[in-house]
Amino acid sequence: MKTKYDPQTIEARWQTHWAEQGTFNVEDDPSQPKYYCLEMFPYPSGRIHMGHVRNYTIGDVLARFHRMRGFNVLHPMGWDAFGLPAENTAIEKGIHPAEWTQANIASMRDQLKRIGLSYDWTREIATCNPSYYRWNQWIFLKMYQRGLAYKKRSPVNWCESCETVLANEQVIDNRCWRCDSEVFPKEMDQWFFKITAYAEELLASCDTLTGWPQRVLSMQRHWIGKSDGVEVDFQVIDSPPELPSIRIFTTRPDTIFGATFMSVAPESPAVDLLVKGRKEEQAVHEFVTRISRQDRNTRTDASSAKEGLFTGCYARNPLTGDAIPIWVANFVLYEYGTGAIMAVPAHDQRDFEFAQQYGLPIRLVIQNPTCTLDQNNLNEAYTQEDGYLVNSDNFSTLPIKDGRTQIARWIEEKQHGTRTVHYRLRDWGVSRQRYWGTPIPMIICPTCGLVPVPEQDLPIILPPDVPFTGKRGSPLKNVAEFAHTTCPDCGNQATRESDTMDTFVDSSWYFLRYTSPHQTDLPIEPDASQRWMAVDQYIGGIEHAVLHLLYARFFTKVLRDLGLTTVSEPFTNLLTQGMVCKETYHCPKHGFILPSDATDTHHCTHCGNTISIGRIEKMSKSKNNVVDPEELIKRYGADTARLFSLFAAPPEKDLEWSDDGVEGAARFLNRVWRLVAEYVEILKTLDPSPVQNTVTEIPQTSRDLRRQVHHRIRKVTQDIKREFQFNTAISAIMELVNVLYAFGFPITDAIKNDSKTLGVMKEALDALVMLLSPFAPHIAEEMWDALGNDSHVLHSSWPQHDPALLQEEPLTIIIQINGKTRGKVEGIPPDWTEEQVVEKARKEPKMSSWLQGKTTRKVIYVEQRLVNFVV
RNA sequence: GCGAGAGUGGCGGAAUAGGCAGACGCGCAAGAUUUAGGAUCUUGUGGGGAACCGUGAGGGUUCGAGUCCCUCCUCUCGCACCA
Repeated sequence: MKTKYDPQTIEARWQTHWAEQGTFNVEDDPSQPKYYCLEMFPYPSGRIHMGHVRNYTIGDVLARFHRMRGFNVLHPMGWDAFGLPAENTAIEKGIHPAEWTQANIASMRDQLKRIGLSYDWTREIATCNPSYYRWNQWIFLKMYQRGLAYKKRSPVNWCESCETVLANEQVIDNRCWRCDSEVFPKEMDQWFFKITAYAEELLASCDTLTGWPQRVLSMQRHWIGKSDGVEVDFQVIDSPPELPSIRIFTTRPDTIFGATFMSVAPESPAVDLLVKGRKEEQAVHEFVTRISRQDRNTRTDASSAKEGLFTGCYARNPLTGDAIPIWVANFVLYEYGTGAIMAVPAHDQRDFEFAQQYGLPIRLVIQNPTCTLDQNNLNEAYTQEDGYLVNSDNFSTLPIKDGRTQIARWIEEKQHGTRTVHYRLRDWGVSRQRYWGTPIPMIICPTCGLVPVPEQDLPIILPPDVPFTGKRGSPLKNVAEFAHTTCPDCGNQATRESDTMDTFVDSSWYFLRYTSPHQTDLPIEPDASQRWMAVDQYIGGIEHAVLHLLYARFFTKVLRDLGLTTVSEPFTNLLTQGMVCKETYHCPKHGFILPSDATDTHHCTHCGNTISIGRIEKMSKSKNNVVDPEELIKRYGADTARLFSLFAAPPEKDLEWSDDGVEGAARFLNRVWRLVAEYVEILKTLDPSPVQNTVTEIPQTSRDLRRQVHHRIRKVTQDIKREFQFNTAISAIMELVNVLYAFGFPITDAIKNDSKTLGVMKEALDALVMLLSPFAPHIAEEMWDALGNDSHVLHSSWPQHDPALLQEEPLTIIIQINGKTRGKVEGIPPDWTEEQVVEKARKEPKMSSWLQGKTTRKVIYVEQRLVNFVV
């Protein structure tokens, strides 16, 4: 073993070795419990960033840890390889998306291998390969058969100048990100997945996801947005024949007696019918046009002003029988509920503001039991759930809850409406008018209509020769040999669907594909998914808290119903890791600048202006605060990069980058290396006595050392298992190294000549290397080898602490007076009784000044911890 | 506005179940080694002269509170007119 730690050589050696031996390839071994460890697969942008390093290192620690603990570990990696950047590159640089993507995958795969991640690369998948996306098509057809995929007209973001559809994130301030022209909503035929059919199950089974962070679950629940309520018809007075009544949705049937007007969404077709031929017609039309021109963000901003206009029509409140005016209001959403509401100004803040603004009546129907409200003198709507009904006919005096159920029942009995559940969740629009995605396997036949592609004709492969212009809509539409086909039903000329699928489809089931990545007659081999699913630990960014995770849950349930898996939820445990952040340097003239462009005195090297050291922000190119993993690894090695990113913060919290901290991690590995190197030679020549059989015969100091070692074994094991506290696990390893240095570095003659102590030291060093190995695997393998052990450290068994040894640990007992710490007694044998300990504490010299001349009223003894004298 | 989370040394962060606040690391200081620097090793490092005081602020429960309860402040994230 060399005296100098040389990470580059070591890491190259072990990475080659691992690759040659196929060390991480997993064979299904039913004799072991399975552990499926998965990190969110990356988009192959070409280069990895520190966020990837952090994400994948966290997963790698868990994978390696579980392997050593005797689990059969599945730890795969792949590529989320479809998507816009490849197509944009094709438009801008003329490189084919496939070529660009494959090149990026190749270089990123190399980078990942350079981190020493324990992936089974034989299971690698790339979603842009037909062998993968054909199964997107297969699943699509199954969903179509079951009515879970359907086509309907729906608005998209349309850029007139580029003649193309834009994703939401490509619309900046209502303008096209590439050509800066205005973006309009355009109605187009689009494919949807009926995720709403699973809304109730997706919501209900949130309760079963006990291994998920609460905030992710609450975001999911909110996104699904279930509300229980009632749909009620309000008869229109002197109605046009097409519109006898207006249906509203409310979650507060208990307040219907307080409905003093109605509000309809400007987009609602009811508006036209109401105002037709009235004197209000023109003004209302102008109002509607003006509102519909506003972009969605301004429109739905809660702080923007409420506006409305009277339609001239009245409806009858079914409970009071009163005629109430019908208004058009900008804040009523056409997409939600029925696009019309009853307005209860006394008990809804929005309606209250609206009523005040336009002088509409306010009628109190819920009374606050603790502080009587006066309907002529309200400052705001009373919306609390605590109260009883008033001014509500027979229902008056009922508590809110009872009023709600009784009025709802009454409405159903009198056939004024029905109890209904509404969800905020919309069906999932999967159509993309793009090239680089999965072609939707449908055919549009002039005589038969929409016809699914027969299963045996799959996959529908993307045509390779396509002009990429960024204009004239989907590129696939313009490829004649792709678009023109024959109808499978009638054999006549037909057109192929040119939409491709949203890339979220790809990532909604890839974790299932990993269980049988080479299966050719089904997307998933049911036995393999039975063996490996669900994912025991899923790790990724919080940015996917809603969409990806919701879609993946939805797909799992659909595939379950297709008989391809038996699990209902894909991810048992979810860890959302924090962002990697770094301080920013901001020059008033040059904006965010690189740290290297700032002088020591915080001046800009370009213009001399004083630089403000900005906030700690997520690493991004635009902030000029990124650290390139490749450079980091070149300089310090992968083990240091891994160790630092695990040590600097617990996984779920943001990690603040620190160059000094990286230096510290490197220093620590050097320190371990020197320690092991010091002992390797002597251990080779002297053949130390095995420690297990000599426990009682070893010297006290060695015995103490063993206890320290076993103490850390327990700590590290607990920290990894419980809550992924890698930072504290590493600090325990650091403590262990400090203990070993204090004990025997540099090595003394006394140690050298005592084979029993050397045996203890060997045990300690082996344990140290094993404990370190999930975090810094290359250096661990190298040292494991040098210490003369067989096989790999990865194939060794994770060390177990000896509980008997820890029980011998002498105790330190804290002495308190009236609850304040005033002293301590050390070295108390763990088997002492309460009397012995209290007596010893009382006699402690420092305590006499506290206890003298005072009566001890009470003594509180906490076993193994403290004695508290209450005087 | 609503929801979730967080406020601990100069810094990143520790503190099972209410029981030594500040583990570990960074930074800093001193010493050793060295021709010197770097590297390394050792020691010290919350504040205060001290008794003592210290976990965002104030109150409470308790023998004892960073931890539990109440009120408030600040920050971060998510949602944002969802009837």
